[in-house]
Amino acid sequence: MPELPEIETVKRALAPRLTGRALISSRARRSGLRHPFPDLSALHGQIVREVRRRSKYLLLDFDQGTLLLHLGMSGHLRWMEQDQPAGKHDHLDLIFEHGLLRLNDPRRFGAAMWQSRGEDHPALASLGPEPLDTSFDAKALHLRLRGRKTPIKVALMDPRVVVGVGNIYATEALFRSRIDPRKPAGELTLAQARKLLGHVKDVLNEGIARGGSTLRDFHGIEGQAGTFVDTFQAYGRQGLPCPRCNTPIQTVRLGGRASAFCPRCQG
DNA sequence: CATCGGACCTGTTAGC
DNA sequence: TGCTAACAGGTCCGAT
Repeated sequence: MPELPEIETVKRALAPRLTGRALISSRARRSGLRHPFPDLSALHGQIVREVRRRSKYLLLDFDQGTLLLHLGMSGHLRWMEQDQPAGKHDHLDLIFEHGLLRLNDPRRFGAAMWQSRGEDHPALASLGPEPLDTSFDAKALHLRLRGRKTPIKVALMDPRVVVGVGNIYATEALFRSRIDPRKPAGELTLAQARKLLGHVKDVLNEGIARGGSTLRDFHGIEGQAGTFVDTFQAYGRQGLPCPRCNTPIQTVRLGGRASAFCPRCQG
């Protein structure tokens, strides 16, 4: 799933529901996913103070610390007011006084981790800037790309450069910017970095406004599909005509990921 | 340090 | 129809 807009969608839906509410209990149906689940029993009866997002992590703040949730490649969270029988790949339930949050993740690349108050969890420690922070500007991006020979698409998806941008949003931002995804990152001019960052912010904001992108697994917490998929111009469109020039969209593998682009207008 | 390949998982689809 | 291989939204680790 789940890139920044999908996690932000979940965060915005959950914040008003969970803030100030007490976690009553929890249920784990396996010992963990990518990492072992933390023991949450000390949190039972504790109040969610804030719901935040950092990179692709959803953060639930308690007085004692923060619960980090990651949806990996195929995860989603579902809010239900009444308990329902668990289905396949329903791994973890957080039970509140007024409902239940259930984590489902077929491929099990997701995670639930604990960070005690005052600690800096290793998963968050080395993350780069948030792309939607106003302080992250073209100069900052250009500086972070300097000297790198790796393809710009790979650099854009590197969370040490900037967080939250996965395959879908990187592909779409590069298409809109008319930049070849194979171009060495360090060769972008400041003007190109400015254009690219503008489009990164645009696709992320549009993604959030549309409730994310639902390819298969991702859904909002009430089960809704995200409709940013309806705006895809390059992602998943191999062989179909470029919306700008009608040249067939091509795919190359960069950093092990399929990368769709227009060979004519992304020079 | 930067870069690359592979690993972690299951499910779906394309191709034979 | 049935089998197999390739591929999928994301990290993370070890080798070079």
